[in-house]
Amino acid sequence: MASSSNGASAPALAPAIAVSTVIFTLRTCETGEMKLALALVKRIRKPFDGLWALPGGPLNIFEDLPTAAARNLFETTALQPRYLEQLYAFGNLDRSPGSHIEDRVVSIVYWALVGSEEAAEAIESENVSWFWADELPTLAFDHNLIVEYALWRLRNKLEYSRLAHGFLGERFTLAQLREVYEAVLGRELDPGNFRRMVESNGAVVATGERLEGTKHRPPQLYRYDESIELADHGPLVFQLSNATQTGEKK
Amino acid sequence: MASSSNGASAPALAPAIAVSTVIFTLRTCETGEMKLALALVKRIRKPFDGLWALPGGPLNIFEDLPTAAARNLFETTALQPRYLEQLYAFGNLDRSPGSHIEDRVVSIVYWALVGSEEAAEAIESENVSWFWADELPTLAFDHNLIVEYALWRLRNKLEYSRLAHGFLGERFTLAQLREVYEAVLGRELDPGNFRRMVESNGAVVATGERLEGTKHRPPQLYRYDESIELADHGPLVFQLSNATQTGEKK
DNA sequence: TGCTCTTAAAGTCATTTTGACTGTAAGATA
DNA sequence: TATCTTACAGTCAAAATGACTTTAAGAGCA
Repeated sequence: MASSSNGASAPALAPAIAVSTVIFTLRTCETGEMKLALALVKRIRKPFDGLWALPGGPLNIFEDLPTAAARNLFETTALQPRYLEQLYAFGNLDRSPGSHIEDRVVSIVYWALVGSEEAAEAIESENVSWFWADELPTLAFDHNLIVEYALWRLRNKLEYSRLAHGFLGERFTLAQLREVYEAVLGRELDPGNFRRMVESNGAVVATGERLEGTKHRPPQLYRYDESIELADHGPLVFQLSNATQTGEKK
Repeated sequence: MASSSNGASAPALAPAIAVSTVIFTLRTCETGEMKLALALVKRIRKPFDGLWALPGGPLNIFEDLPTAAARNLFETTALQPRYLEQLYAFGNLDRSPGSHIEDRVVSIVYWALVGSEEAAEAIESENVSWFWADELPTLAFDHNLIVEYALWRLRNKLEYSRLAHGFLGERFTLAQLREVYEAVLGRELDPGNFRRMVESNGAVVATGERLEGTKHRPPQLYRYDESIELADHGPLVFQLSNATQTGEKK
């Protein structure tokens, strides 16, 4: 960027840019509990043909990075992300073994959360499928490493932000919220302490309504305080929220 | 990445990739206290000509991302980074106002720490200079935002990692370590509590030696426990440590 | 109506962590 | 020897945390 390359006569050999997305959701597994899942696509081309991979594609010259991520999220799952954040740029020379250097691709990877309800109706085909985050097959390229890193970021961020909102609907009970935390963190949490934690940080407010029709004491319905950001991005908030809006067509 | 572009006949219009680096160090200011500083270069070309900017340049096709970052760090300051980490990929369409879309550049930005002692002898010229992190001029492109984000990440990470090591020599006193923390965080810390914090997390060990020649009680010299990583990158540790080594020519 | 089952929601308690502060030790300097 | 400065150790109360108990409020059923 310090030197933009116009005026440079020769079309110099340059790495290409691709954007990929790790798409997370929560799904109910056989045993009835929520588990973290992610969307993968089956490759139908030369490098790693037949293996599963993260959805992605080349970055269009007129397309913002988060827009590209939201677009390929939509193209693979027909969903809009509830949350979208840049993960990392992967550019190692050896990430596509056997390829020529001229075909080098730097992948800018995003990670996204989609709501459980929406995800249940997301398209699924022979070439697009959900996988449990803890039971992944061997993926194409360095995608196993990428997913591992995305999981690490998700788990870390959950602890000090409102990320769980990305999985839930507008209104939810504390038990549902806790279930999200338990699914992502992979361990059980004490209901009492969880309530205290959630109430003290103030990001969640009681609506006064209760969830009726349960076969036990009806729980309070809560909602997130909209005035509080979904996650702390420091000075990048505008850029990111802008991006998410671009992805959402509502 | 899902589709590598060889075989695609037309040399499609694609964004270029640049790598830039936010280079931090600590310097002693007029009042004698340590302050955070960063290295900037003056632009001598069309967009934003004359303004200060982050050092950076186009990504070479045969060059790893961190290698490119370490290289342009070396080219501007003649220094090796003590610490080098990817910050973010900036790719907004409007980050170089007035430029044509064909000249679009996506910048993958790294941030680096260099030791105070080395930085003192770093090259400085009419076009390369150190600036106090809290007194920056208006920078080219979106570089003010980038620096702000880098500062935010540095301050956040300091609290739960060994980052201060990046500024210090092999051996140091707890007062020096605390001074680094105070400079980065921009506030004073209680010496007693700081000692307790540092000793309890175990990343720092006493050497038994003492710093002689002070005009008061000689303080213990400490060193970092080498078996503990400089910072927690989750699953990316190998990639990153690999990268830093590539940058260091020792 | 009264009993039981289940989960919501509030409360208890001991341990750990944190911030503010005090006291003592060990050198240099006058 | 007195004093100054900083290293380093210790105290204490408030806050946070983890494990646990108690009570409330519904549904279902005899």
